Parts: sequence; structure tokens; C-alpha cells
Amino acid sequence: MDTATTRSQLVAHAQRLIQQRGYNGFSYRDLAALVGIKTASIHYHFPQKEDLLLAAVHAYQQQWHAAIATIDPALPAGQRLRLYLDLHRRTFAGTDRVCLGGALAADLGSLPPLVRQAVQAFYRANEQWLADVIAEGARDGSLAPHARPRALARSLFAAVQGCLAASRLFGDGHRMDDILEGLAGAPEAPEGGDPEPAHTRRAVAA
Amino acid sequence: MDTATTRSQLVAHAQRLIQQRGYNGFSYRDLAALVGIKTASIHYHFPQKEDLLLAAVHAYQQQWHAAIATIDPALPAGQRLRLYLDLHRRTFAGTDRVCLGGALAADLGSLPPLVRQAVQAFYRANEQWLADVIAEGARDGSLAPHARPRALARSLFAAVQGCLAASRLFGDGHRMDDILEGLAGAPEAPEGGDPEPAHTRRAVAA
DNA sequence: GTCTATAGTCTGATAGAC
DNA sequence: GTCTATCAGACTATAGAC
Repeated sequence: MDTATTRSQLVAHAQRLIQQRGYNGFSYRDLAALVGIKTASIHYHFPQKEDLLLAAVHAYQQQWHAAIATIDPALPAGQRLRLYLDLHRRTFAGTDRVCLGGALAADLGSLPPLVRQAVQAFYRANEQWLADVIAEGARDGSLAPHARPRALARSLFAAVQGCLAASRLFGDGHRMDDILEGLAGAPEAPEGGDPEPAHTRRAVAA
Repeated sequence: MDTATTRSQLVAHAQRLIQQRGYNGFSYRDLAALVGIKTASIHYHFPQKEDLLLAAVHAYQQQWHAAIATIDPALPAGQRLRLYLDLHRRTFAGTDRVCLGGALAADLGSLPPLVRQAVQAFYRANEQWLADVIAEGARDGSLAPHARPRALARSLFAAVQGCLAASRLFGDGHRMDDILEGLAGAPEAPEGGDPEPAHTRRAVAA
């Protein structure tokens, strides 16, 4: 089955354009040119721009849900946490995009209320997944979190979103390593020119 | 001296509108209505929109530089770090704004190159300040960072930016406390319903 | 489902009077 | 410095043929 329907192409291109330029940074004209149809035809699939936006966010959330579901729940919590960060790094490193949720959250003041709710749902889902993993890691000892799971989950997700923006700003795909380094623990002499981030350690300071 | 010149009003309103709605979310029309002049008059002060943008970013960076300069360098590094986070919390809690740097970084793909450079300079200044404080704290023992100062500074600034976006998204002015909690250390039983964030502690896990 | 054609509005920007 | 008047182009959206 050829799943590259016009509708799915529109959603995919809309996602990409928002991630690159922000919510107000793209038009039906851009979209039509990319898909190879006229702007009027887009309205057949998405009568209002808000309809397209909602479809883009919901599809994005499902895509991330599927991606996170590939992280084996049988693995130690600490490793799952690193795989979560690595998933973000691999997805966005070298691209000119950020997370769709973060991109929309930044333009919040010009977002229709329903889109705002969809973005909230995306944030909640990520923060809850992280909080669950952190709590489990604290139980089984694979993590030693220095804050309550929910607080740490929120801080971590915020750091990931901010890191994606900074990575793109500086064209530096390695910035996620900074968070990984803080997660994994670090050299005892923190100001020296230690060139080896302790990626392989299991001790977690968070 | 009455410093509320038309030019300064334009810059201030432009800053606010970008922080609320993003780079592409406001127009000369909005701005003119707020200041009480016509759109054509704005072009006298800022011939192109990019000129206005650059003025807004540069003014913002100076404002933050002045605000951070109020943090007494004689204080312990750990306390200066908390004051830095508190400055952000106090500035944005209860508002519908995020940091101008973060707002522009999110719309990077539609930013003129010179504006992009100005945003980079803003990020670098903040990350450098944080790295210096963290390195000093590691030296004098007022902090025990679990990552190298530069990595920790970048993660922390990313977390602050992400936290501001999430705070506004959920209308929750207390989210900066999550970062403070991770910075200050936390209960040894992280999953319990401990209602007391350890705000007063000095031990820093970061 | 896609098209042409078009409406009505908003956009950044310019010319020239005052 | 601010105005009126205007521009050319972009925007979302609609009507109706195919």
C-alpha cells in the first residue's frame, strides 16, 4: 500500500516547516509547492490551517510514542534514560530542525487553544515517561537521582528541548553529550581539560 | 530626562511581542497601534524589520547583562547560581513571555543571519557566565559539579530556556523550582511524597 | 481530489507633504 | 518625526468547473 497520500505528505511537510521556521513561518503556498498541488487543494484536506496544525501535532506525538516504544523496558532505567537522549540526538543532529513540541511551545502566544492543548499533551507524555523511568531507576538502584522523579523529569525534558534549540543555533550536534555527561557523572577535577566524557559510567548524579 | 522615546517604545514592544508570539507573530501594524503612530513612521526609525530585530536583541542582551551584574560576585558560587535561576523565575513567572533569546532560537530557520549571530552572542554570554561561576564553585568547594563546567553550564542554560517555555505552556510559575531542586540535592527516598524541596541546602549535585 | 479564479485582508515598504 | 496615500506581493479562504 502506498501510504504517501497527499494528506500524509502535507502533514509531513507541515511538521518539517514548523520545526524549521516556527508556527507562523510557513504558508499554504510553501506547502503546495512542496507537495506539487495548488493552495486551494490543501483546503480540501484541511479546511482551516488549525486543522492541519492539529493533525501535524497528533501525528508527531504518535511518531514519538512509537519511537520511544522501541526502548526495551527490560533494560536498566539508567540505560533507558540514555537511549531516550540518544534518540533525540540521532533524530535532530545535523538537521535544521528542533522538536515540534518545542517549536510550537515557543510560539505559544499565537497558537489556537486546541493546538496549545495538543502541545501540553505531548509535554505531559514525555515528562511522565521520564518520571516513570527515573522512579524505577531509584527503586532498583540503577539510578541515584538527586531530586524527586517528577522534578527531575521536568528538568531533563526542559534541558532536552533547550539543548535541541542550542544545538541548531550553533550547528553543534554534540550538545546532547553535555546532558549525558551530567547524567553519567563526571571527572572529579571538573575544571581540567579532561577530554573524555564519562559516557560509559553507570553512576548517575542527574 | 524622559527616556520613553518613540524608538525605545518600539524596541520594548517589539521585544514583548516576540517573546509572546515569536518572530513571525507580529507586524508593524501591531507595533504602530501599541505606540500610537502609523506603520510608515516606524520605517523612519527602523527602515527594515531586521533593523528593529537587531535593536531589540542588542537591547535585551544589555538589559540581561545589567540584571546579572546585580548578582554580587562576592557571594559563594552556589548562591550566585541560585540567584541566576531566581532572576529568571522572577522575571517570567506569571507572564506570557519567554526569554527573547529562546523565542528567537526557536524560529531560527526564518531569522536573518545577523539576528542569528546576535542570538548566538546572547547564548554564549549566558553560558560563559554560568561556566565561570561553576568553575569557581568547584575551586572553592561551594559547588560539587558532576560534570565539567562548560558542559554543565550549557545543560543548565538549556534547562532554563526549556523550563521557561514549559512554565508558560502550563501556566505554572513554579517549574524553575524543579531545576533548583536538582541543583540543591534532594531527599534520599526520591519516590516518596516528600513535600519539602531542599531549597536551603548547599550540597550541589547538578 | 484537483483545478482556475477570485475575494478580502494583511504584509513590509516607499514617496512625498507637512 | 509623523502623516496620507499607495504599492506590489503574500496570506487564508471560498466558489464552482472538471
